[in-house]
Amino acid sequence: MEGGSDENLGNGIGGSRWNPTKEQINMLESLYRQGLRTPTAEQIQQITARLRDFGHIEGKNVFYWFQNHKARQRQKQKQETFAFYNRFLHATTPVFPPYQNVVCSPCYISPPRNDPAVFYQQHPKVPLPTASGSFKRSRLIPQMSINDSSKQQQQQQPTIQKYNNNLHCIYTARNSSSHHQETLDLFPIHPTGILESSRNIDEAGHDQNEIKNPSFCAEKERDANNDSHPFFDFFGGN
Amino acid sequence: MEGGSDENLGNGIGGSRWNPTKEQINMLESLYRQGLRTPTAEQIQQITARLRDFGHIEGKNVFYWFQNHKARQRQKQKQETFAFYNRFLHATTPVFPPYQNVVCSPCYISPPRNDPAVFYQQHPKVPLPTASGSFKRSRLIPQMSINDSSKQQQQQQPTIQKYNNNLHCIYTARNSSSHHQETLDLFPIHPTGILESSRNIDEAGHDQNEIKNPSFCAEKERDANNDSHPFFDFFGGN
DNA sequence: CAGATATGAATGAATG
DNA sequence: CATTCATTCATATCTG
Repeated sequence: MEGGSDENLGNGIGGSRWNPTKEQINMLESLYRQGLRTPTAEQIQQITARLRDFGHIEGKNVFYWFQNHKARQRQKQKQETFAFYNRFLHATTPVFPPYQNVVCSPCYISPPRNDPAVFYQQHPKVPLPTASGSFKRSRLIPQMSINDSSKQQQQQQPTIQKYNNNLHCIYTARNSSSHHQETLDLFPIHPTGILESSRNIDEAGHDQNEIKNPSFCAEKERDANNDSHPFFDFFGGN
Repeated sequence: MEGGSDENLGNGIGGSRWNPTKEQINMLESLYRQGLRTPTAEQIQQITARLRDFGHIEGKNVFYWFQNHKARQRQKQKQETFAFYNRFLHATTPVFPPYQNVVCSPCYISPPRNDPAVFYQQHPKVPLPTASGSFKRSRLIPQMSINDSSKQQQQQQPTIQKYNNNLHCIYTARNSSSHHQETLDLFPIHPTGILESSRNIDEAGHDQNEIKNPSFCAEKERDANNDSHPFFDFFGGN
């Protein structure tokens, strides 16, 4: 897939873009599966620090990773939803809504809102009616009005500073990492099976036996928090 | 060029990539010639549905096709332009920019006043004037610490801020108006009205002086500084 | 078959 | 957060 190169830049020169290592990807995905979507600045820092053990990485990489991953995940999901409706409208085949096809998540099935894995998740129930008008999205997705949770979490209301505490935990065992196991434990990870990769982005070794992310059909999981998409999908083919 | 075979994969096995049929290519190119560059989700849907009659195809294929085609067209053009200027600088031959078969290649930076292909065209990002102070993105850019008056120095402009594009519009519309509607509309996809002018971002103009640094730039860390953290293991599960 | 080229696919990085 | 662009990887096809 995108690999090929085995070396992450690491060198300031050239300025090639970040090339995540497998471990980094794994950890990031793990966090994502646990519900983390839009890490705060602090979280980004922590994650970055943690991932740095596996190769050069900067905060912005983590930031972008989450942004992209989330967006693309959503696109996939939308696509399926859309495809579903398409079928529903066109064909007469009674199919079920696509949003239940939790293929690969080892053990996360997008549990209810109060899932343990939501530590990182920004689902603060805090009031904070900062429902400030959000941007205007003229193009796609005219909806989006429910998820104001995105903003509040950033504010880090002192009342919910529990999120800040995390910081400690992460920094705590920072230099004792020897195994991945340990590493993962630092994070909210808690899964029984170590995230053993839902994706094999190795270099050169194109293991064809795996999905390889045929693109937008690898893993799907509901956002669990918002995302009530209207269905306007991007890849509405299928 | 690969136009040789006309077999579409059809076989999900092996995970072969989509191999467009001639008809599909023709139609796609036609649409492209008509000015379509970045189809919206809806358009992708329609196109996909339409092209499916000629072989297996998914929305993402259409999406990628346009992405790639546009990019490569642009790249090609850039080269030509470059070559042109090279000649211009070296030789004294008064030649005009290479105007190849690319019917419409409105640069995406300068607004094509009346480009022929504007039906689908997504216009370039016009340098919108700062209309009025609008809301700032409070979301991103998690201010690292409001009450922390010690480490404010980290903000060093992120080395990102890369601006690669500006070479394109060099020769923007030297022939504008010479348009010709191609008459190739294989199938109408809202030929006229759809042009997503949705891109009217005229109101969102926040002062360009604003920091572009996406949050993550908070490369600093105040680690154990704050102390006083009670330390709850939010990560370790409830 | 090797090398070159064309192009599908994926994803990091921005931008607004 | 949606959208777009640049790059790179992977593979198909062509060519000699």
